[in-house]
Amino acid sequence: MTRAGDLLRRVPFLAVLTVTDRRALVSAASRRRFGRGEAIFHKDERGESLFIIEEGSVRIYLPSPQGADLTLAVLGAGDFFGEMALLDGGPRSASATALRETATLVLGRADFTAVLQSRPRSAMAVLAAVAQRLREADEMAGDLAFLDVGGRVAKKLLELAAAHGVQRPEGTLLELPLTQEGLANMVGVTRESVNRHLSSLRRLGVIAREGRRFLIRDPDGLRRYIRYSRK
Amino acid sequence: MTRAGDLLRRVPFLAVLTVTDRRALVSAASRRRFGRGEAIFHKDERGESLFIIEEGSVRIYLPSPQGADLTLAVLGAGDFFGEMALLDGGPRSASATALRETATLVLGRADFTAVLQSRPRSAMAVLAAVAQRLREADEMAGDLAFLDVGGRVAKKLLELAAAHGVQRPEGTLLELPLTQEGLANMVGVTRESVNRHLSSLRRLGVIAREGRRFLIRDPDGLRRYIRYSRK
DNA sequence: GCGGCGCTGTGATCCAGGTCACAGTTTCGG
DNA sequence: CCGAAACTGTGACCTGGATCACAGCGCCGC
Repeated sequence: MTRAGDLLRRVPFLAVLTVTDRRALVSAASRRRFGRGEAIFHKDERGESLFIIEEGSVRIYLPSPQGADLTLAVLGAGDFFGEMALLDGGPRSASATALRETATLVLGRADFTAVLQSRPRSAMAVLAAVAQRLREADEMAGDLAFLDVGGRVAKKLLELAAAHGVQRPEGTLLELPLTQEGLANMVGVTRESVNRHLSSLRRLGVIAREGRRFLIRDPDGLRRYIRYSRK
Repeated sequence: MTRAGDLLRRVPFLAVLTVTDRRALVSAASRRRFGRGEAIFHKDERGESLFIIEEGSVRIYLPSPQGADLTLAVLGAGDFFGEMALLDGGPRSASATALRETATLVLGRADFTAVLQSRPRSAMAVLAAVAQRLREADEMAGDLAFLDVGGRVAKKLLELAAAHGVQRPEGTLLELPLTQEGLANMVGVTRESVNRHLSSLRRLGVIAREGRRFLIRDPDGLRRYIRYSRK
């Protein structure tokens, strides 16, 4: 368990504050815990708070009217979310649920806005973070438009490897345990399709299963599997 | 032709500045004109400038390796673009070309950053704009994942109507002349598919062609045409 | 005012991937 | 340690949309 101060120094827009400012902000904030699978907020609700993850992990997703939804991001300790509704005044643009027991620091609109207004560097850091997310969202749209299912699966595995991979002699092991359903929701396809492509990749010797996690034996194999087949 | 000052007051992050600040910024900026079809910048280039459209219109898009690309936005007078590379320091995340003769005001990184740092309200306005764009990008990803081609076409027509529609006794006329190819690039499908759905909508009496523009006779018909068929 | 080029409209074909339906296999709570 | 519930793996089938291939049409430039 990290001391709160240490963790907060890893949050970009808080890192640029002085220790005093940061302490003041933390004491203005409240704390909330969420159990595994618990909803944090739903798309289209009004939102008045920003969440900073102290411990745990959170899935941000667009619910589909037809059930299966699209996962936009999986966030962990040090990440923040829920800022959009605060920044542009709109409703929640996506839903958020805790993937496991999760502790958050909750900042109200007024406190958040106050920091941004009075600490330019903090505002710049948030700006950079939001720009980064916009970049990723655009890329996701591009992938949905240009890549076939196999390509999207392969690309997502590479991304996950970059984000949560651990080097092993036999290859890169994806820390986070991930079901095929979960992966399907990340690339916007059915579980069955994901399964078929994973099987095919396994047959090629590119990946392997290690309990509930993936082992990537041959990243280049994955890269080659990304075909811009569509249009 | 609008006076430059008037126009700039319509740019959110400049609107909050004092007249003096705004003048200073304008004199720091340079001007560039682009001809119809001319490229403004390409995805993956390094980018050091922000563009503000004084007159004309600009298409922002993701080029596809296979030719057909995905249009992310069509911007007009008073809109700005190219800010992302400045905010997060990454390369251009998309390409931009002028759709017709276009005049822009170009702001370098240093000047832009300086305003943001010294004018909190300006930074907040940019933050709101970027958040808004992120919202739209996420929605686009959702549409690509959840809607079939017909639904995407219908939804896009409604959006265009909201943005560029003019009320007429017979319905809403879309100002901007738009080819089927153009529409296809906005929804990430082939021109032929768009054609078939437009034909079908025309047969239903929901839309009609008026030269090179669309007339929307029955917006509710369009809304009903949006089926969350996929997953 | 006419020739051509860029649009529109549509048919024929094909196949990736969705849907449905199970059977086998892990995993985890009690 | 056992049974239910959740996950994985695959076959059969069907369909939306991509692809290819033209035939009109109309607008624009010379």
